[in-house]
Amino acid sequence: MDKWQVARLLEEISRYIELSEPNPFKARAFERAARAVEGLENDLAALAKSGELTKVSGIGKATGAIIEELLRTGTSQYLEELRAQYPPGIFELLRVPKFGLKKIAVVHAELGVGNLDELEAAGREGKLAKLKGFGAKTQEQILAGIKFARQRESRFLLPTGIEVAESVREQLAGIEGIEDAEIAGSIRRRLEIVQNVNIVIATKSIDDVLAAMERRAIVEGLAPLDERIAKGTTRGDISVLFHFAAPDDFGAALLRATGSDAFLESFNERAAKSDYELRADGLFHNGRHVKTPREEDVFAKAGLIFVEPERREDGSDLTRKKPRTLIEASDLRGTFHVHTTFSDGRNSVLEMLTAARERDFEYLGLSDHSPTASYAGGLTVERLKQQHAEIDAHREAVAPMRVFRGTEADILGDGAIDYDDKTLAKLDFVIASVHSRFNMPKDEMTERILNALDNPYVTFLGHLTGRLLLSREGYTMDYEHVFEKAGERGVMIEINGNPNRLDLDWRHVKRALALGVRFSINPDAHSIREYGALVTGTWVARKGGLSPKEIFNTQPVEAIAEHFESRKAAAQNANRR
DNA sequence: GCCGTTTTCGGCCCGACTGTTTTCAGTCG
Repeated sequence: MDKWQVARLLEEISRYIELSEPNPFKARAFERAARAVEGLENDLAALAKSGELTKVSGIGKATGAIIEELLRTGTSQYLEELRAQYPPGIFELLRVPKFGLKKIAVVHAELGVGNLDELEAAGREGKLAKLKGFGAKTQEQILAGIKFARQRESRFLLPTGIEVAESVREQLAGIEGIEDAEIAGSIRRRLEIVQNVNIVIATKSIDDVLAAMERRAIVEGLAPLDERIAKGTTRGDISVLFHFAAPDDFGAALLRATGSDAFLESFNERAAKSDYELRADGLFHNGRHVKTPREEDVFAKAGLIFVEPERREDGSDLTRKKPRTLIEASDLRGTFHVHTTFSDGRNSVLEMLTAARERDFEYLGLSDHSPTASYAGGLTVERLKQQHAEIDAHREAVAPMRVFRGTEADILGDGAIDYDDKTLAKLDFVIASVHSRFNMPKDEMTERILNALDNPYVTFLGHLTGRLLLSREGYTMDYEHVFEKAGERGVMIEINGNPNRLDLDWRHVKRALALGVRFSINPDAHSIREYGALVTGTWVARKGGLSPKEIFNTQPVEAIAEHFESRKAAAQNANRR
């Protein structure tokens, strides 16, 4: 059991305590212990063996003993006792928005509700409205929330989809008769939220392959839908569709299974002009079958330019004279928006820098939270100074990588930036982000963000809408005005690559670009692992049709430093006037 | 439950928002 698994179980204990104990601080203590375990630099097992667990801040006698027990036996007596007190589905209720552990405790104690179905039944019978602290509105909100949670049940984030699809594809590798297998569908198009996994299989013997897949139990409930498609499920409720094609039709099948419907419709409209037709059973010319072992063959035969899968949400790229040069993750020379343990990051300044250096970055910009984001440990001016000293002390160790000192400063309710100008002037860059008062009216929110963009120290606008995919809608604003102002003021809009955010939405890229906006692909990393968000961020940029030249952090370090310098000089001049 | 000390108890991150409330509790970020 590694430290991440231990942390998950400590979190589970914390949730049970919050259900059963009136003292909220006991639950928080277990939460803190989980964070402490995650943040350990040394091996957890070795630390436990040496008996020095309780020396870690946040781990005491009780939590220390539980961690040791978890490592030794894989579970904990205390956790098992807590689990026995509640139905197994109790925490699925957390998926209902604005329905937290306190309310869960009430419905469980008063009505014996232990899962979504029971909660829904209680709501329909009007029992929830009668509970103390509840009312008609709360009941209504809960019923709407259950619907919301159900809608999201069979949808999942892209990284989960990729992981599942890759794992299924790997299992297919050993099956005799499979000549090729590729992931298709919305996962191949890198859509941020996906509903199923599509895999295209090239084979001459569908029946034999199906039988082998059955024997190996690659998915559950494998059954043919028609002569070319079979369906199963994996990991509970993720549907997997297998599209079978003869090796000579693999290209056509891959194109069809990748979609989207709108793209395929447009493709066939254009192909028809030269008498080609893409059908479920392959590519045809004047009704005669054409061999297309590779996807590129289909485009070439039909006389159309190749369109990258990410750009196939509609047919617009088919009208282009030549293919786009889309950005690749390897084009990124460095990045910004990186947190450390100074605020709510899990890794220290040195760890984040070293990991960036190991990724061969030319530069890295650190940006912890500002004071108003107190829940995230935002930095006071004093703490910011300490961080600068620490950065300076490590510069040599990570050379030649260049380190830029920044902040992710809150955009306050009126659009002001959460540090005074004197402090901002000491920074290389400023990411301005909204972290509070999300449901302002549209006009007010637009005004707020426009005000922030007017601050000459602001370099980037962070996660444009604040959305959390599958859990929270972003705040609304007049995008047209915001993009226009950002373009005019030379403030870059961040493409936040955190897979839960992917914000800016790729659907907005085209318009923003037309209004003169430039972009930076940032990971919003709170740990070393989260540098991986640069890859997901790059997918967003590709879906938006961006090439390297439109992305700030494809530039060499000299250009970056010069940009920061000149903006700062302009800001100081503007202030003197 | 953990921490730290004004050393064995008292405080623990905090503000906005909402719905339930006549003064507060729960949720969320």
